[in-house]
Amino acid sequence: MTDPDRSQKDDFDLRAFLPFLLNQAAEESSLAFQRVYKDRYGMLRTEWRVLFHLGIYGRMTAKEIGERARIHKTKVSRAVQRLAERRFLTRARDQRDRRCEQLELTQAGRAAYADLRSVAARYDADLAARFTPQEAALLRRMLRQLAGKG
Amino acid sequence: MTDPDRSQKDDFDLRAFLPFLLNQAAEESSLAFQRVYKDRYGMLRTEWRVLFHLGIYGRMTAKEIGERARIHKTKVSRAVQRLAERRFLTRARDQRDRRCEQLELTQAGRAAYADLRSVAARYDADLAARFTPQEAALLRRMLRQLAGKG
DNA sequence: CCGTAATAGTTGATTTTGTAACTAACAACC
DNA sequence: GGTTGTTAGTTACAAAATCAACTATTACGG
Repeated sequence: MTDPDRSQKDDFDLRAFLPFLLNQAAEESSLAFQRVYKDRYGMLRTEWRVLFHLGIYGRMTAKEIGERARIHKTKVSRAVQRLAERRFLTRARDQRDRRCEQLELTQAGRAAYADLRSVAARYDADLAARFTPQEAALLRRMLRQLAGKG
Repeated sequence: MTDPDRSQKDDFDLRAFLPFLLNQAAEESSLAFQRVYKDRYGMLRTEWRVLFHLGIYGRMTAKEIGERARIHKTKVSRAVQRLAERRFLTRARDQRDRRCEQLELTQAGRAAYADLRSVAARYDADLAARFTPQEAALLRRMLRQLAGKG
């Protein structure tokens, strides 16, 4: 049983420490969405991100996805492999530069994206609804500021 | 090369999606602090959290730490093991309930905590300084709201 | 008390991640 | 046009997270 009134020996407030708080909020707020992409499509976190990048921006290379989403190239490589195995995307060697592959969603990939996208939009609206529109907008601005390579 | 003006095929804004944004902000804002506890004490994320809990609240059991920090018991168990090996904490079986162990920081553990605590405080102040005090306070409130089991 | 259920914590098997070394293709310089 | 350096992506191996099964102890119901 947790005792919320336990006397502290020290006054550092872990619950206010931003890296800790951000992690808790990120974890908690990802849970419900995670259940959807995991249970419904057997995807991992990196995989839905790759899927979304291709869904939003259209055809691009693994490198571009990695740069945009700040995902390490090995993670992108493995996510692309799994998505290709499950026929969510196709890989085509770029004839101008045969090191790269142009990735593109298949019909199934676009369908999965459309579905998850609508779930994500609803879910995001639910989260934002906990605040006033002004607060929610400020929250996003502050998070973007913290996320930016600073 | 990332082209920020790439035409979108779809207007979903991944960069505004809260779970994504929160994860990016959490990752980015943990990096610099991570380097300190990792390089200076060879600790992992779960380990500094356990250390901080014992430093702040004093002696407690693995279960209590898990509940407070929302860390799964296997993660706590392994973190405690490593911290005990490195002589940052001691484990003493509770005589009233011999299933539990009362964990307590050693001298070395308290020293490491004191050091990391001051780093954390400075680091947190730096992060908060990107905003006005009002904004920072609001940010913490909003994050706590998102982190809360709801 | 005795059997059953619950709890604290650990261990083992499997998955996922992270790091570094690797292959293949291109670029650029002399 | 061959050597050297760079880039895109993969693979191999080690570190870590996850999940389920396990041990030891306590709590409860009859």
